[in-house]
Amino acid sequence: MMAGLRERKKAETRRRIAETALRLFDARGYDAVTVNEIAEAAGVAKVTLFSYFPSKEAIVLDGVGDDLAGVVERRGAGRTPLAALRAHLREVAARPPGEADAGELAGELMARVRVITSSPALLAAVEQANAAERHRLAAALAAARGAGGGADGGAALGAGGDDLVARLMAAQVTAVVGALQEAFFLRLASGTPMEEAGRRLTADVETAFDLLEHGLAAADEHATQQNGDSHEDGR
Amino acid sequence: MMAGLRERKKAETRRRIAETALRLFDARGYDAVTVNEIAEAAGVAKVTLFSYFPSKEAIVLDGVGDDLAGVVERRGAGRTPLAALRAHLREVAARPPGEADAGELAGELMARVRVITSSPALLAAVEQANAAERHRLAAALAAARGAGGGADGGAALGAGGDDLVARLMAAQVTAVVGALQEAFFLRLASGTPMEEAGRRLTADVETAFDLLEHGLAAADEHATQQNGDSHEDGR
DNA sequence: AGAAAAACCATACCGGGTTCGGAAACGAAC
DNA sequence: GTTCGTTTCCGAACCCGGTATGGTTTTTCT
Repeated sequence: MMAGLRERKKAETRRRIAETALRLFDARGYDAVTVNEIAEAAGVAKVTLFSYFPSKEAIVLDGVGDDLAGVVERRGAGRTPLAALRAHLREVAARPPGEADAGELAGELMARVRVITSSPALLAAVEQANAAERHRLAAALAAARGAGGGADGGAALGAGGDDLVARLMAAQVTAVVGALQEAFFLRLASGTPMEEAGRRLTADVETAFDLLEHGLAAADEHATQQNGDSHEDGR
Repeated sequence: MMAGLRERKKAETRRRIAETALRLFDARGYDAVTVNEIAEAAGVAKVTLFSYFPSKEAIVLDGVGDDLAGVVERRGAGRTPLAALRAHLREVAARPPGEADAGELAGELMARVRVITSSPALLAAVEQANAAERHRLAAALAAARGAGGGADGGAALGAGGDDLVARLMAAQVTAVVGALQEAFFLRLASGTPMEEAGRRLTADVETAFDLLEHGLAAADEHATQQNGDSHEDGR
């Protein structure tokens, strides 16, 4: 494989920066730590730090997120996008966390969760990443729908907008994935042990996709009002 | 009414800042205009500008967004949250734009749309606002569900998570509203006349809520694969 | 060994946003 | 109309994240 001293050093420096930053963030809060401090503590110059990570946020969020668009594009023949996504999410939920990026320790992951959940700026950044993923997913879904079975009944919906349906599907799917992430993180941050949280996540995936596939109507109608009981739906 | 000179001046200054900024952004692009320039052109100091608007983005995005959580909270008796939201969105779509904030000219609104859609930073900020709205909506939905008809069949879903279902509903609804906004803006920005865009939006609302209520399964199954035609769903 | 390439760094700079102490404008009272 | 408290405004300095510049060290190839 020929490791190559250069690349080894690079990898090590990158790791050192991320680790140092995480430690500082966890100890003193994300906003209270400046990039200068991180750079100094990690033994590099600020400009070098920014050659490894494009922004302060990226130091923490490196590798967070999921390639949903890729899942749709690489799905097996005869498989619907939604089914492929569901299967993928099942896998992700089932996979014991900690092996995300080769040698990630459980403690490090917990620290990351702690730091992220306690910083509005980082939560916003996660939101941003989700939005970006959503756009990619919308494109992938539009392609899948376009190259699909052909001009069948579904065209009644799809023909109208630019590709509104693809966008709506993408929006709902990424929203759901985001909510799952959020729920998982919040549980972890509030003390739920990892194993328990993982089990809950697995169940949540099913709940979420059932809701996605079969609609909100069922979940909605039992919450008509605090006193009224007659439910005339407004359609 | 008692105008009061002081408040009149304040309102006028605020308006002047916003107008000046919008004009500059539209002419030269959001990123190419500094807040110093805006302040100078508007005849105020930078610090004063930031006393009127909390950030550069807020100058453009002032008043953008919709109080979805309030709609749920203020819905009439015997009305399901989803129905209330649908009705509200129908109203918004039907209302001729331009009367959003008392004296907004149609040209100004178009300029705003142009500026927002052509700036990644502003689109990101819109995303952020949507996220904030989503959290409020989730809380409102959770309250509605909690105080709802009581312990019926739906508890099978709701009892498990913290309030996962409320979060999922909120996520999907705001995602859909965001997608509608986005589609509307993009059409406007790409030259579609206002009236036409409004009509399309009205139709889109129905499409979107049908999808929300009845699920993605119907829209999904006709896009099985680019070559395969047998569609066995993977559930 | 020596040269090309790549990584690193110090420094200065930019723009968004805040802090601070004082000056000016307003409103009300006399 | 003068006084006086309050609100608004402002200039200047500052902080922080991020970028541009140009030179120095380190690694790799020959």
